[in-house]
Amino acid sequence: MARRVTIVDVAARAGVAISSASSALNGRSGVSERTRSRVRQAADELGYVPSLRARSLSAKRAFTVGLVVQRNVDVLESDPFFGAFIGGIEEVLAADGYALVLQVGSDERQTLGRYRELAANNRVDGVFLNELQVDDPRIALLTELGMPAVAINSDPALASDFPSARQDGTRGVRDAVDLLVGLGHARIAHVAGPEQFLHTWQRRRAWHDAVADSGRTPGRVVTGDFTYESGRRAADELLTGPDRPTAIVCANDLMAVGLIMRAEEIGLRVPQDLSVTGFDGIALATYLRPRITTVQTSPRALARAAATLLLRRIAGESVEDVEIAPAALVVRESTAPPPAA
Amino acid sequence: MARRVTIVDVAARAGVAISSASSALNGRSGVSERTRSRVRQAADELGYVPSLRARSLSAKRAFTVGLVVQRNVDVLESDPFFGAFIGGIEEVLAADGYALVLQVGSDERQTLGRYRELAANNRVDGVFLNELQVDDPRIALLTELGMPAVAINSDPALASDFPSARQDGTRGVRDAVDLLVGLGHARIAHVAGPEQFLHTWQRRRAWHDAVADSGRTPGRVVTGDFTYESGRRAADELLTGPDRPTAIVCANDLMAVGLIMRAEEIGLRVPQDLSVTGFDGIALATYLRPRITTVQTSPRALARAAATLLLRRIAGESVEDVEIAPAALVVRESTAPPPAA
DNA sequence: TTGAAAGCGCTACCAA
DNA sequence: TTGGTAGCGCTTTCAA
Repeated sequence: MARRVTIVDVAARAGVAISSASSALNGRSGVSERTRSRVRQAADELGYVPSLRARSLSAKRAFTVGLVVQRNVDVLESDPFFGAFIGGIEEVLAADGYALVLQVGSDERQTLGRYRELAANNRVDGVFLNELQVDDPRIALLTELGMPAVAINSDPALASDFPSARQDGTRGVRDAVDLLVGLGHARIAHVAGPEQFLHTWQRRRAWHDAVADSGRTPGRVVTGDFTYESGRRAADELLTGPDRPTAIVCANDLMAVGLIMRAEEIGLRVPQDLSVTGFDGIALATYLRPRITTVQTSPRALARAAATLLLRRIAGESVEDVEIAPAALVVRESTAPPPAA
Repeated sequence: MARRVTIVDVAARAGVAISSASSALNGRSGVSERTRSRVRQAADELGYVPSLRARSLSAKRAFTVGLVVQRNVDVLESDPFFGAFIGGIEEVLAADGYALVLQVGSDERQTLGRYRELAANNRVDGVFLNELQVDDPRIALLTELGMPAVAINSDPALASDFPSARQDGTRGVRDAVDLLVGLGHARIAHVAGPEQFLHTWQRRRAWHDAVADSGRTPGRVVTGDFTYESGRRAADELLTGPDRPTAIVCANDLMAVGLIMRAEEIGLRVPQDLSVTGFDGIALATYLRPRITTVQTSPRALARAAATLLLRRIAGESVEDVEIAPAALVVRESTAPPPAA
């Protein structure tokens, strides 16, 4: 096996000092154009590839960032956000020679442990703060660890020193409510996500305020957990009692699907007897009939923005929050005027 | 910021040489029990965490493995295999202090490039060879690069030096066919995956042979691409002509879903007019009505087996292929006797 | 069994 | 602008 080509070889071939070769290769200033080009050429000729390990050790950077997904492993399967989000991150990282380390924690304790490990090992130069929670313990931890991080969809109100990439979803939710109100609905309920998540409250508040602003009284709120099954349960809770809502705004598509399926089993037709809206814009929402009216988010673009932010932050630049185009309402077939009373 | 605790500090505190400390910490032989315990204690007291970077540089290992997913980024979203598989890998890696680097390639050229980079940078100690193709170019590449790898569901017939973790799916497909034959179906078609994939042929052959073994003539084969949309297209192709099949075995669940949806639009009821089976066992297959009869795979367990194999392989052990329990047929509501002729 | 020292390949500082 | 060199923190010979 041929010996690895090192920067020593390159410097020797170019007839310059190692330090000059290093500076030249890394595009640092203080190197004459002539030296730079000679070094470049020597590197090319030798097929030089810098050793990431040595660079890491000496530059004290890992050239890697981390994403820790906290999710019961079984539930990961049905999370469509995941794939698109990772694809977006990768697009940005790859261009900069960075790589993504992906970790999975099944509960909070484990997740925090993973962050600690990443930091202790210096395995990554920064991490994404995804799925923010109310009083998220990771914020204190990452601050304590001094780990650069970029939040995803953090709330502006959230006091944290971490920059954030955001996509507003509240406007889409408001549009959904306005659509329903415009169609004549008066009893509009909400199926929310778990109370611990920031986005649960963002969506819930948007629904609440929009209904209130229309002069109607916000309907019942049922708390689900973003799964299909919890959508079904929400249907049972909301649709079997008196004063049944004529429209339901769900905090994500998967619950909307579950809710619709269950509603139809109960004997309600969507959208004739009941209008339903979702949130996310997953492909599944277009597979079923009726296709679901939803708020279309852009996980990939959001991930791209977040990754860009993180790399800048790691490079030491001071960065501002970034906001991509808001998630827009996509009107499909799960919404219609309420049944004549 | 406190200076990092290094092995030098530990050695000093324990009153031994650095090399002894290293040997002691790494459980190597040739260290007296007394020295070992003193070093351990010193390390504990100081809260010593070895530097992954320095270890990497000197030990020439990255303590990281790679998974390159080749998929159009947009399609990644709806791949449920992905999440479960990664969860399984993570479970095993985490226990050994290894981490997973995840990369995404949108086409073959890019994917091969990612493998090359991983190797050139020594970013990983090994990789997973997922979604094997016929004459997969990655095999030659990884061999050339000398990169340890473990294949997922490779074909025994595939000549490759890489060990493989496998879950047999052919038995499940045969069981599906047998089920249909037992119900009285005579015209059983198949919706296959893209011809480039090994598992496409594994499933296709299983379907073909099972039908033939039953004394029936294998029906038509339509090639899809594992997407929902291609399932719909397959329905159009198979169900609109003469000699319509009464049962269709699909190479994955998503196509089965698309096919069923389209079939119902065309006016065929499933399972009364048409029986359909899937493959994978994704959650979605249980959301819809009828719930889909399918072959239930175990991506998480398969990933665990593959990761275990890879770590062993990296450690230099010679490893044999591993086969986990075969994917079993789960009979649900999308299969019934054919309509009376 | 223990210890000294030579790398691993690169960056960064400082002197020339 | 260039070059020499001291680390980065660990593993691994090789003597003692």
